[in-house]
Amino acid sequence: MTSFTERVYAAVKKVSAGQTRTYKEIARAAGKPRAWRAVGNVLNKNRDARIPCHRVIRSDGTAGGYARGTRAKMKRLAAEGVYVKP
DNA sequence: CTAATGACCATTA
DNA sequence: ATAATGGCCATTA
Repeated sequence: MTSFTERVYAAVKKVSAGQTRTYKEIARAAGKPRAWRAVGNVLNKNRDARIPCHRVIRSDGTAGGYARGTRAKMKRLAAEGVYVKP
């Protein structure tokens, strides 16, 4: 399948530990620079632990949302040495 | 096909 | 600082 969802997964998988990408960047990497909204939707529905969806943050530098709670997301990022705006 | 949803973005007040 | 507004797009029912 070469659906948008698949490309988003692939793009997120490429992000290494300690790095972060914005939803916009992921959308651009997926070939749809204006689909940041849909990217959030995809990651929200995604439950695959192989996909580091917690490394995807908002353009403002804030953590953004997370299925298990924004708290958990920030905690995870902090554990990788990444600081996000409160 | 339509309508609704949302882990967004940027601007404005 | 917060709140509201308009725009934007794939997925799902």
